Amino acid sequence: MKRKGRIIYHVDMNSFYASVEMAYRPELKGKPVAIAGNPEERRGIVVTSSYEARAKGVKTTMPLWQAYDHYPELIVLKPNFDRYREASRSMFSILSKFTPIVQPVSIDEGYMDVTDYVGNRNPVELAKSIQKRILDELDLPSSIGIAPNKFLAKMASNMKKPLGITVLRKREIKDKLWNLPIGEMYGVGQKTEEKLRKIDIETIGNLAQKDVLTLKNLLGINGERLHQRANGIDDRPVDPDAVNEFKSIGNSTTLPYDMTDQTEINKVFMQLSEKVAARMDRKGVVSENIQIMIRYHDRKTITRSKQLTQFVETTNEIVTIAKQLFQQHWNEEPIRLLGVTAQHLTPKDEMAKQLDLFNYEKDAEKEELYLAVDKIKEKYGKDAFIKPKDHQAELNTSFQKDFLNEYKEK
DNA sequence: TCTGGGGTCCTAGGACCC
DNA sequence: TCTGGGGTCCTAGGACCC
Repeated sequence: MKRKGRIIYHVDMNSFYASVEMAYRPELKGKPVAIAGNPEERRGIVVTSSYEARAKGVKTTMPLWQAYDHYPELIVLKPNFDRYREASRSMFSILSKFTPIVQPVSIDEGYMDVTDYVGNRNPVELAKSIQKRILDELDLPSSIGIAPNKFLAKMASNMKKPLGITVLRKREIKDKLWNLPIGEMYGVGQKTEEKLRKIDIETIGNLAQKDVLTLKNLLGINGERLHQRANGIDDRPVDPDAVNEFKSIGNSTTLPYDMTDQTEINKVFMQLSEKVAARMDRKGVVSENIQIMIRYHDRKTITRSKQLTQFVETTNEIVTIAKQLFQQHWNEEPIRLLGVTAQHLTPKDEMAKQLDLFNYEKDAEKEELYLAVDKIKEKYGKDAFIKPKDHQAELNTSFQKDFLNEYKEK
């Protein structure tokens, strides 16, 4: 019996923020709309824009003034993140009505593994009904890629926008994937593209057919991975729990003007730390490592972090470490951006367990040591320890260590 | 006055231990 | 008397994605 492959969907919302605004204010439909951070400040950039705006040359990450240059009548809106999060929740809730195996990867896209849920339905028809439901209920357009794995599904969803549904089968890779320019491959950014073009890899097909060793030498483990992906190989499962496994929580801000004043800088650190602490509290996690980021006037950016011996969670704990790191590493040049990030996070309920385990291990170890110490004394007399300061120091000579090892083996 | 803010993963060197 | 190799942790930086 032939084992059937997986059926993975990648659902990608089309110009999400702009679409949410249009759903909210239908009079914006069909207009060139851009969402930009801080439209009233100089440093705003275009976060998303409607297809009408894109047609006028407006692009994501473009500085706002440049977007206006391209199209002076551009309608620019401030982002309403709460609104987008709410729309995102509704969208994922629709997806989860079709299968529990849904993995959100960002606010506006996610994977679904529908292998065991399509039943006798046609996967394309199922995708259509998902897309239609998101459109009918939320007034939001999406594109769906259908493929045997995540990578191909991701590439497929990108092929037809807006409101596209694209199937990318293994046997279609040569015709549909390999002709794409290498820069369009997911996982290939500017730097990797440059490196690959230098060895005459211009398309995904070129990459797929290159020998792995060359790629490994050029790009490390990533070269191997990209080669696999280009050949349509990707075993990563769709993991619904991945979204809850936070690795870091950070806040950063580009300052309204470059700063050198300590009092002002401290105020910023306080605000950032408050935000981080509040988000940690909401997620119920504590941190063991605080990192700060400083971007100078010339955009040179440094990060400095400190591994802690205790868990931290409050604004005060965080801001203290952040300021300390800042004092140690600031070169007194004007600062453009500051950031605070909590890393090495542990859920609070697990922390309790960890501490228990830690203490238990310590106690057990201590007990073992005391027993060993008694044995040593027994064997070599009570002067065996020259300086019996504490039970750890007592074992600092090799014969004592050997003795303990011997003892442990019994 | 060109270029935000949220992340993840990988690399590489040094310290330290066995 | 001079020196291996593996593993883990910590730190900093870089590439990439949305």
